Amino acid sequence: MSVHILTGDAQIPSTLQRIYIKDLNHDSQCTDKYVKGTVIMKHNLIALTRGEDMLKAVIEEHAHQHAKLSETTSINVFSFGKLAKDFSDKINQGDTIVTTGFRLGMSPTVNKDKRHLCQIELEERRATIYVCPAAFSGQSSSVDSSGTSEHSSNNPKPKYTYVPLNELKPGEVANVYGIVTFFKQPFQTKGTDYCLVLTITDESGVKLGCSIFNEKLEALPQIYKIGDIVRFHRIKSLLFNSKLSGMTSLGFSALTFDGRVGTPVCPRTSSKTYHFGEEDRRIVEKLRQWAATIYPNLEISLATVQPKSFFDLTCQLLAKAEISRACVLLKVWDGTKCPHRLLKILVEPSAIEGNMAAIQDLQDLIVEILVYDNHVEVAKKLKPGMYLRIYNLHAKLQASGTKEQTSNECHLGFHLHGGTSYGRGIKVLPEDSSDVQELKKALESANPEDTMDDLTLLNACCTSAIENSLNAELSPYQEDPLTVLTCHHTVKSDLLSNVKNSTPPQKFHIKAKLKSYQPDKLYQSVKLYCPKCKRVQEIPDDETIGSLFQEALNLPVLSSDSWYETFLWESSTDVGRKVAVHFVNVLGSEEHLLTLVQGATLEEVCRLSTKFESIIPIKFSEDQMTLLDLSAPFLIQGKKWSYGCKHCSCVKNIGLYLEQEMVWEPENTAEVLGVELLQYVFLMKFELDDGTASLDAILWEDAEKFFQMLPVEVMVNRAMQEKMQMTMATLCPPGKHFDELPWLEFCIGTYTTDENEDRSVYYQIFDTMVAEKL
DNA sequence: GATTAGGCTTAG
Repeated sequence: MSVHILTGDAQIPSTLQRIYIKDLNHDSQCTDKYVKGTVIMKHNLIALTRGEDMLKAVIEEHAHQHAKLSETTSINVFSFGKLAKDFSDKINQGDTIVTTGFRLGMSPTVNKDKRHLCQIELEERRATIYVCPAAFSGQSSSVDSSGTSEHSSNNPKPKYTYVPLNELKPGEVANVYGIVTFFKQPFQTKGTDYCLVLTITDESGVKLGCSIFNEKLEALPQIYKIGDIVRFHRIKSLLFNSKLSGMTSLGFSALTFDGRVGTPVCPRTSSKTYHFGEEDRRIVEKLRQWAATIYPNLEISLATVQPKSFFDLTCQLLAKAEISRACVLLKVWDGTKCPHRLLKILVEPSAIEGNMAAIQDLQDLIVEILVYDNHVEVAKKLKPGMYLRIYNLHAKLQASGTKEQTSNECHLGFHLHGGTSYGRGIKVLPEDSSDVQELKKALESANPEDTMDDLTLLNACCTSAIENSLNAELSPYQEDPLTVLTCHHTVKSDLLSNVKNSTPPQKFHIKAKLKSYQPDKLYQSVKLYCPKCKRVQEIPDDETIGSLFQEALNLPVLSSDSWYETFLWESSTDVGRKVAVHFVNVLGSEEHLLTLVQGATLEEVCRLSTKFESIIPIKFSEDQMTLLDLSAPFLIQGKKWSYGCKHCSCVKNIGLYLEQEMVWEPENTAEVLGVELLQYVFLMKFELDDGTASLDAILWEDAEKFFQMLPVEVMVNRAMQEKMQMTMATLCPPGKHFDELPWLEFCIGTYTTDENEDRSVYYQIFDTMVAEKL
């Protein structure tokens, strides 16, 4: 057998049991046992007279809690043949070794060296040595004796080092933290990717211009504003125009944080898994403190905007209108009142898309923004209700052309000019961002309540007796709602009959009962979704996956290569079947370790997945390393299994890409394998009824928000499954008559799709979430 | 499989 270099004893085959050095005696049954100890002495390789090499070493066991002082914990170890040579080459004093397949002999030197009565003899044919080098164990001359699996978790080691921006060297790849001092909205390059251009700085004062590339727009770092903090892993420094600049390198990943002191330290990232510990939190807080001194809060609102200035505005879109091919009008508010005389743009009411009631209601608080040229495309996709940040908005004093506003009087107009200089652009902010949370508070407190009452009265006059009776029934729930609307509209709820008679696309608030929902087995509501081809599919069941592993069992198990360490063993269930485990990046830190498994059943892979963090099931086909059929997970991380799209993936000769040292996150692993990663999503159908009509609405794009859970969590976490079950049982109690069902509030959108020729209308639930108390 | 970009106000 041979010497294997490991990064932790989690990699020792689970079939082996530890035997402590004190318990060894010449009668010891040593099959399936291993001894673990630290090399405290290593002699030179010597050639025996029969031409074989031999090496003597001494290993010592770290005293464990039950050991008595008198017990011998060090023992002589003799290795022979090629193993002796390997021991000499690969193992150093201070390394921790685990050895199995050994033989015990009586030690002839026990009286002299006072070590163990026995000695361990390792022969090439039978013995295997696993080495955890001192550099990994973090221990030079002692090793834990706590069993086989807690080793690494008990010894957290720094995962990453961060280089100050003034210490970056051209050509090197490094990890950095920085504060964003400039950024442009991401754009499509002339190449294959999207690009985010930004500049960061840190306490060293050095500024680094960075170009971040990714073929997926949504995978680029999410920067909301100047002052945001970024953490970049594996950014490459390059000289450009004799200045250092940063660029994405292989395995690049990013986290982004709000840069303001006091806001939650909550990373934004497209990575599903990332490491973020106390040390990171400390760095972010420190950078925030520093940034606060050099970049004081310069947030400008409509109340504080200076004429003839450029500024960034966080606001909510209430309505929009296309003025021309190169110009769109946006009506927005931020809850503050602009003290200046404002320019009014005359638009045909029929051309306005948005909530007309809200526009009427809030007119003093609304400003109009003209958006030009390249921004028109973005503006057209915006929907009233969205929260926006508009960058480099120009507050311009100008003479008005309308009759009411005489030309000798100047009015303030807001323009988003064409081009992207100074980061000019529009970004839709997600609801959970702290900027939007703050904006919502401002909007709520600014919403004039008397106007609300007027609006309610106005609506009430027009509503039918049915709705009045609904409201009477609703009252107990209004104080204690089971669902909460997260959008900001001031309109009263509409009836489902009106919703059904409306022309799509539109958004409505409704109050209705959940009569039934599908699928009734809740775990089936988690599906796999391909963001590329938009297909939704069921998660393959264990039987299907099991049979794919079974098929691959018949293939020959191979083989060694220089970039991984192979461990072969015979299956305990099928005599003669070999299972191969190839460890990649054993010399790197634990998160870079990748385990390739070949010739194992699903059950065996599941067992391995309790020991090894990232497993890729592989097979060898036509001498190339490749994945199993893509109905099987391509990456197994504990209970979290990642799947690829059969239609959109183009699996490469994967052996060429797996040896790189990277953190094996589903996203970047999929990328190097040529796999189009499927996302876990919720998809449900709710049958809603308010007495005036009934309709089926899907819960899809906003489903995570609705449940405040991630689909992948529901897949792997029993508590989450129970929580979801309870939520549904509260919203739609089983066995109840319609009259007994609770009233619920929903925001639903109506739409048609281009695919269906009959233009039938679909309903989808948006901006609604279950109340926190559920 | 490399390449993409590499900031620095519209002119309505």
